[in-house]
Amino acid sequence: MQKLSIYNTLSRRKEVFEPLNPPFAGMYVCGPTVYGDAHLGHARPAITFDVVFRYLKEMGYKVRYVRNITDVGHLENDADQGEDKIAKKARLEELEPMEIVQYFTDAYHREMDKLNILKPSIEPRASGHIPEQIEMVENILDKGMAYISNGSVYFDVEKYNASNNYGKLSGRVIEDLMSTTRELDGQNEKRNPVDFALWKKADASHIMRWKSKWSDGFPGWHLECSVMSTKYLGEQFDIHGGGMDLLFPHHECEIAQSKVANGKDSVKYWMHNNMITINGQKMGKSLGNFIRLEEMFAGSHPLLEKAYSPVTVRFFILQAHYRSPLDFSNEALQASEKGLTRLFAAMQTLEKIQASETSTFDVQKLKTDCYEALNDDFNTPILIAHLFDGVRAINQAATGDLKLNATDLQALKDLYKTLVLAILGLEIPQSETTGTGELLNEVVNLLLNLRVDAKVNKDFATSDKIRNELTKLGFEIKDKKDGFEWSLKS
RNA sequence: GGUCACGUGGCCGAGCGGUUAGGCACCGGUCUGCAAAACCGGCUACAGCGGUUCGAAUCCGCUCGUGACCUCCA
Repeated sequence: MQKLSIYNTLSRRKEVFEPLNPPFAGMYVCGPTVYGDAHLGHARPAITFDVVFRYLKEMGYKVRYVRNITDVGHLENDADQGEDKIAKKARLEELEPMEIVQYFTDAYHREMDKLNILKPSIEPRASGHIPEQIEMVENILDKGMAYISNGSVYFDVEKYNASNNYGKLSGRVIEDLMSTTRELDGQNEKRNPVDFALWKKADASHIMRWKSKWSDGFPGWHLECSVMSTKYLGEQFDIHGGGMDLLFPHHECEIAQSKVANGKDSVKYWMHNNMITINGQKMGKSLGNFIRLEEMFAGSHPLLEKAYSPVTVRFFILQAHYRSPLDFSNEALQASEKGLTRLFAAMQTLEKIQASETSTFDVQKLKTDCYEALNDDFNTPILIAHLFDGVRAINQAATGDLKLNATDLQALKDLYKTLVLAILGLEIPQSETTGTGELLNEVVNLLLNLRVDAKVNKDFATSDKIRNELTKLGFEIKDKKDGFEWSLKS
């Protein structure tokens, strides 16, 4: 089987994945800033890297997956000066900042669980790593790559760039950055507008603050990721992921900080997922198209025609490649929902197929195709396309138009279990006939048996009536040669 | 304004120089008392204009459109 290749943003090409210390693999992904509800934008990176995590484990690597919770500050870019998102929310709601953080962290976890996203190995919080962050600031100051200004500490980008390449990840050129920066009035603490904060002095109104030798303040946003990735994955690790919106400045700054602090480049493969749009528009609070995951699953947003289950959302996201933009619309979601139902139905059919003496279908070819897709930079849409080729084969096998011997049948079952359940993380909803109660089963069976009798007597008026009424109630009735099948639709 | 992506059939979405993507929808057909499901078949596109090439959705240029970022610390 050929090797896994990953598109590395750093080199802008696909590279064969070779971990630094096999069989171990380290992965760090930028998690949410917990100052608001989990929304659609959170789902994409979570699902993208969940599949990476699952596949690496499936390949046999011992993976440590670190995804942080940003619970320290970060100024609003468009709101009141000097106020950060969490502090502002806390003041408005008259709560402790950590109450806000706890509330939204719990909410985030709840939605991630619904999406069947595996928990990371470690989920560190920025607020729990203040001493380490202060240490890294000192380290960078000692190396002469930062300076103190009015109680804040800034990274000296120009100096760093003299011996390093600042902008190598995002493709920016420092001269351009300096020349395109707008003229800003206000605090001119920085030597150069391209410099970024490592430690920021808190003003009087700032309620999230920690003591340091420079000032009472808080760490610069970019710092937490450098610190926590180093702490839990080492000075060098394999994969760093996040959304494309984080490419610049966040990840660029991380590279610079870590390089200075650790004396070497810390990340081998940089992965970035693309963004989500809603009906072709970017998602934004002011545009009225900001959909929270809770609303998505309940169908309670005005733009939604119906509720979409978490597994549908997950499948929908996986039907596009993670590096392509993805547009959410009712039409597209419903198409995915139907396709997914068909996929799951085939998997249930697969369990009932009887083995033949011979095979007329190449299961190994299907398997190879599937893994080739996965190995080609996690190309889940291609993988899913192959899975649908298999669906056709399964259905043909069920009707006897295609044959599978015992070995191939088992191989096919294993393949779908591994790919669909373990790697793509798609869970078959348990609504079916099970879990609805024994009594209900018996009542429905009774009605359908009466219907069979009516059909035998050619009393089609009665048989149609039973079926139509049940359909109205949300049941799906399928006649079989030797009886019937029914299910309760969600 | 700058940098970087992207623009594919009714809708979504793969593709990265030559071969059917796939899903959904739609139209025929098989099966069925009629349905549903399933299967078979059909519809077969690549924003526009140039260029490179024996050959381009795929490479290059321009135009138009969309998106991300451009540090008053997401």
